[in-house]
Amino acid sequence: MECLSMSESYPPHSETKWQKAWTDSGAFQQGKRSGRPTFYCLEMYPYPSGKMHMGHVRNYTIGDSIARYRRLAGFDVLYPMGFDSFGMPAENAAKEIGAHPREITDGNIKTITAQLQRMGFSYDWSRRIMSHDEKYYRWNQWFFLRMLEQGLVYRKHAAVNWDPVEQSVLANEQVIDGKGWRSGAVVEQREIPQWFIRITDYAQQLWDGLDDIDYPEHVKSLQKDWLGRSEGATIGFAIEGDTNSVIEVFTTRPDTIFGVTFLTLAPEHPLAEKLLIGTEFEDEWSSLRDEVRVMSDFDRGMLKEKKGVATGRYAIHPLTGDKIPIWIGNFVIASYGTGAVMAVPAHDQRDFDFAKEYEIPIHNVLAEKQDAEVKDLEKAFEGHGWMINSPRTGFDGLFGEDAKRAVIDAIEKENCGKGSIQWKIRDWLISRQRYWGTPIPIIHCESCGAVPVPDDQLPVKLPDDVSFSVQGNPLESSPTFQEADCPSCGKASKRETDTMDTFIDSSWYFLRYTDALNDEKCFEPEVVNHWMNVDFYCGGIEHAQMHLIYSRFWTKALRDLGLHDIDEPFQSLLCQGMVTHATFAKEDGTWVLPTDVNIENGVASLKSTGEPIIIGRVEKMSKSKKNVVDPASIIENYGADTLRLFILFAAQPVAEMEWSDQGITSAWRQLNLLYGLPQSIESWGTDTSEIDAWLSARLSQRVNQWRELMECNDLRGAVEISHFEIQKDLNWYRRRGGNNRDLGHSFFETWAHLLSPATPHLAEMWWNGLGNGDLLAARTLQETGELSTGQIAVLDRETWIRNFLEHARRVSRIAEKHIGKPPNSARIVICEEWKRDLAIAGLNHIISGENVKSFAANISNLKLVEQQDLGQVMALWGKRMLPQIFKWSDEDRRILLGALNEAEVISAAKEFICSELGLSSLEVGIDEESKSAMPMAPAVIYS
RNA sequence: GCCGAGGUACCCGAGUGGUCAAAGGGGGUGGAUUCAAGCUCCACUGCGCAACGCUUCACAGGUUCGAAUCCUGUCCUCGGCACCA
Repeated sequence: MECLSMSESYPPHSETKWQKAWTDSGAFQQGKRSGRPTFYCLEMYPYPSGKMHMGHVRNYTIGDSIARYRRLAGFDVLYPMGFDSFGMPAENAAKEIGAHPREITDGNIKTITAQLQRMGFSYDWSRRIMSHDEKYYRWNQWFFLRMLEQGLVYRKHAAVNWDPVEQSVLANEQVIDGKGWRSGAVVEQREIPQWFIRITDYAQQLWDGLDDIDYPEHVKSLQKDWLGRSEGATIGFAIEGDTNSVIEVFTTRPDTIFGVTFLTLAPEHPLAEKLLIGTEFEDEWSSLRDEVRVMSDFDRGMLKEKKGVATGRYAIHPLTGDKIPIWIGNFVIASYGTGAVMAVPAHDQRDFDFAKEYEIPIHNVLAEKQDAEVKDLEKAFEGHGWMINSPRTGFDGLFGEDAKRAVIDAIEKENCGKGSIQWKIRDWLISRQRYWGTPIPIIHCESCGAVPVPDDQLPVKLPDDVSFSVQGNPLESSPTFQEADCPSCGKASKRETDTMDTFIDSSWYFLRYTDALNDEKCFEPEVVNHWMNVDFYCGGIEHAQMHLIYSRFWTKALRDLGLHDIDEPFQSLLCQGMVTHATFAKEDGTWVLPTDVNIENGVASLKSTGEPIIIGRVEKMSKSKKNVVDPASIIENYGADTLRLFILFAAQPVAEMEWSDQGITSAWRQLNLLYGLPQSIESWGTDTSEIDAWLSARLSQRVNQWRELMECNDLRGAVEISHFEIQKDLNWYRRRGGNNRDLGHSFFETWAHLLSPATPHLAEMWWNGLGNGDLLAARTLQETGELSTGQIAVLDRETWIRNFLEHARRVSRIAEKHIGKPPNSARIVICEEWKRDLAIAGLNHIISGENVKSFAANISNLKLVEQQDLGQVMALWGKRMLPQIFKWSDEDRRILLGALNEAEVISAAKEFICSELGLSSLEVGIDEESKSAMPMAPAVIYS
């Protein structure tokens, strides 16, 4: 039996004993348990850096509380953990220290696993996944081959984003502001053959799916930004003197078609060459093209100067037959839409500027206001308007969507275009010129081309005979890896040395977890269908675009390969907020760890030398700014449960959380207070009293409140109930004379369950200390059900007393000033019956849904008016009752409308009230002595 | 410029028409307990006051019997997108 004693403080080091007990009992392993609903709780698996940091701790504390709650609530919970262990940092470290990425990774995994276990997270470690395990990555290769068969994977010689620091290409999404997302290096454009996945085929599904999943609004908005859906029309313009070619343009504003005065092509547009070779404009065009070719899309976006080159050629307007000049523009992006734009200077500012610069006509075809006079434009009018100046009948006067529709109808009818949708998202470039990733299973044969590695030769393993001191891809340094025979013709060939983007690893690991030990298949369809989709997914907002889009895509792609039936991987997503901390710096600007700083009266100095320290902004904890707190030292000093309690109570899961040392000590204090509580019942007696019924009812009420909060992931609110409010309830019980040991025992047993999601070690210590031999973690908590009317009455009565005391105390403080000494006795005057009747009539009036204003008219018909002066009643209603009637809570209303007798309650609690107010005597009266007495608020006359 | 999230008391933070002078925590003040400190418990923590008043939830208006909450406008903070046709 655990030794619980009030004098002893919470023992952080015995937490490991319970961790071992959980592991030994297999409490967190799950399987198909018949009759239990499933719950899949998941956190984004981490990259195994050397140490667990506070961000991890927060993320997993949230997930663990949810998982533990669901187990308690009777679910079969899948809660696995693993490591996203492929990737650049290990390879870079290998280059630096001359080790192998595998050794570094395995070492890190060992360290961080021990730290995660020390936090008491309830993972089923038997399902652990590691991306760099060939048993895992072989399936990346297998999927790649299936997608290749489906035409979902293709190879293209393309200009791509090259990160000169990582020595590898990057996907579009991995280029932020023209820089590599990890290295921060300015990205260059290179032309190399690369592997792509056709994620664009799924753009519409990825867009539509957002309606069916429960993601935070800002994440949905981020994803929509990335997908970049534009609705409009693709329109073909014939070229004068060239019947074989058509210039296709995409526009979101078909309603401006009659305002087109020129076309602009991207410099790399295939037709540009055809139109310009051999013309006087050729040189100008080719230099513009060369200039633009080396720029990323981002740099093009940054172009200040809009440059154009005329072609001397004309296109034919499909609806009017007008001749319109064709230009080349440096701002047109070849890879978006069709790489050609119909330019409408009157209604697009960029075209307007261009037209002014090159003296191209501007045709105003949309009126800003209906029937307004049309003037020359000083700038483009880009809003929706009424069509005007249409050279064809049937268009003028149409507005907005109607106008667009009418134009699309016309071009469709005349076979020169159609309504269409364009996307900003591009195909996913997955080739990386790096070692520490999944080898792409392709063999390049001189005669057969790129040949897939046959399934029975999978996995293509990463070779060990590589050197990490070479420039470029270490895979190319392997003497054995590249040599392979062509699977098709048998000729000596070369293996592909690109590896896959590591986002592929994280795009399906959640599927693998469900059937993690399957050696035959990536997973059994029935098993995936049984568990998926993930009911609660928790991770950082930084993955809102890449990981969360790729995973959604991959899930749909595998579904279409017939591997499972799931449409969306994550039903509900929670992005936990950042953990922040003040930054500290020396005067020369070098960052200093918080633990090295002493703060007194807001002035900071370095502990070691006393030199002054500047307190900087509160920012996200980061190694580079050194504003970090190492979880390990907190666990060592205060235990995992203190850290968990602090994290859950300091802020809502989605909110930013500022680290505070005071917060930790305050959590520690509360934990210690709770720790000793069960022991205290040993000094209780066996008396039963009326307050016993209250404690039981209160606990049931608390359990219900707590469950409700846990159901909607309001962990902070739930912890407030389980770790603070119930303790105060217990105090009240004791204050009111409660002293029943048996009741206390069952009270603590139930309460222990509520403690367990947030502070599982403490909960087990309680459970054990109360004489139970089993593990709390393996138990479920039955639903309490709704409170009975009897229980509600008991609770209401006590609420009334508490409210009354609060009211009486307030009056007492003022009375004291008048009497000149603390009051010694009090007369409590309950309001007259008619006031109560009036209140009840008024309440019933508004409860029935009537407007409160109409009640005054009913007053003269009330029975109470027979005894009372109507004027007095009306005055009370207007002045005091009307404002008050809405201030009564549901509880108050119930009490008021119910059978509670105020005088009787006071009399029954007379002694208690006297001692609380420090009075020697108390009497209760119902008369007209005090006009101020109101229902629920008796007058208190002190003397 | 566009989109999204916000602005609540000394601090953190809950609160989306009346239960709000506004939960909870921290900090502060007073009291009880203690030889004492810590812990714990109780009370107070906008102003006024023998209750019924006044002022307050970024700012300014509006709707309503009633607004922290709804509407309009303004200011500010954070995040994302941005010559995407």
